[in-house]
Amino acid sequence: MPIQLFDSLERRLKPLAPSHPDGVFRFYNCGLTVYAPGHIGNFRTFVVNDVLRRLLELEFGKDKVKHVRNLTDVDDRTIGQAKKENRGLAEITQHWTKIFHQDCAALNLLPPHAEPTATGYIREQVNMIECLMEKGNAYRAPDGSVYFKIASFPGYGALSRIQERELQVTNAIADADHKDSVSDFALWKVYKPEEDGAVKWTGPGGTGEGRPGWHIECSAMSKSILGDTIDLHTGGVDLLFPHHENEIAQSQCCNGTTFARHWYHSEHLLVDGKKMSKSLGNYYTLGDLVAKGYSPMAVRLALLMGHPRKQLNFTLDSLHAAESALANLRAHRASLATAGAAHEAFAPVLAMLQDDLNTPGALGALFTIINRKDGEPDAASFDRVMFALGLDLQKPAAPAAAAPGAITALAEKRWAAKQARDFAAADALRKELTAAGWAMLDGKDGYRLEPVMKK
RNA sequence: GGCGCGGUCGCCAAGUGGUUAAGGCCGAGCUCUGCAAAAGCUCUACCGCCGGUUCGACUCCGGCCCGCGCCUCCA
Repeated sequence: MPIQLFDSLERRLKPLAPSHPDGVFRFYNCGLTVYAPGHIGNFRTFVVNDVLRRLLELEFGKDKVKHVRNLTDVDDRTIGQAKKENRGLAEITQHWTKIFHQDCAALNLLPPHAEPTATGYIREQVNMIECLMEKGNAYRAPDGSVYFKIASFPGYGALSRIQERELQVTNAIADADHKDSVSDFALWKVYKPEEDGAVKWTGPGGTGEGRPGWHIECSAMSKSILGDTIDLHTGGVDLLFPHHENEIAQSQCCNGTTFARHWYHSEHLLVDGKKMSKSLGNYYTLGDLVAKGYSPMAVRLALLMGHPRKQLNFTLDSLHAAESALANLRAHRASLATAGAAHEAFAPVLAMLQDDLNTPGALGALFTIINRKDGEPDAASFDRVMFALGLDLQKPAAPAAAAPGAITALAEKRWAAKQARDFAAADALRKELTAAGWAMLDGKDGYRLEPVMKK
């Protein structure tokens, strides 16, 4: 069964298939701007794309998928952050790239086959801008910046179905005086010493120094690494407009052919019913959650508990639920013989994923099959499903927090009382521990202490 | 104002024009266990409101209420 995925442009489910003769599926996923740690909303998108990547590998073969995910390392925010910290741009972006890679590894994201950066493709971006200027799709404004002329591309707005006149005019006025139309967007931004510091490159012919606008990087990197036409382009819904709309305009005007055959956008993550914001106190990075005692694998599972094309309300409760569910999966895996019969016991789970990436449906099917205790255990099929979901059951659960000395002492005392069969004393001590927020779990030859997880 | 999405069990969340509306978490009862935990068994919804279409709608259509997102550099 082919993978069916919703196409944001045509607004319907379409099967996914490679279009190039080499049979390699070309997949571009808009990545992170590296000026701060990624938040879990960013990671929702990347986890969803990772499941997609894994499904594509299962469908077409490991070497028949080319996955590109870029890093935006020059824009207003990265430059702003560097300036704020009085450090070099590269220093800032390399630091956050390193953190991003650590987070990705913790979440078990397969590394993309290429991870281009905007600064690594300046030449390609400049070439593309020159191409657009030559073709009459871009113009140099009086201030030296270069803008894309939206009026020159009749197809503009097809993806977002937004008309120029529908745009709320309030905040589009910023540098309108330089543009032919308020809706035109920057391809090349002229150098401004007071803002840009040392950040500048030689611009397209006939213009001065400066830096690329945001949108052109994806068009240029996609073209350079994957070719003029790619099979799938993805990102969060917020990129649909203007970013992806602008990419289509740039790429199709320059290349004269279809840019992406399929567009896919994952919805936003909400936290406690609202978009994350630091002022609401509902803004989480992976590090924040790990510090609270949750495991990255549980975060991954929690991010998969909602349909990717629906807003997902993330709460600490849901994360707690994921942690428990993960423990059940580990227990189930341990109960399976290593070499299971190959009868595809878990095939319905993959079928759910292949049907528009229905991750919650897949998880439902997974647990339904686990709960139904008839049928032969099938470790191979189970493992294939875990691979598709990217759930690494080998990764440790959240590390138990170390108990304070006073707690340890109480526990020792209780263990001794228990060994002496003084159950009254033992029970009293258990109560004390519970009151202090610690659960004492007795084993055959010893005990474990666990903090009682508070909601 | 424009565009789009959603309101299903305490929480999270699938799903279908018509047998018992998945699943996870939490909770409750029972079994087991000195106690607790783990494990096992069992239990918990008529699908925002009002109309319409239909033999039949939670599922289709219309209206309303509520929530959320995007509208030039936010995944």
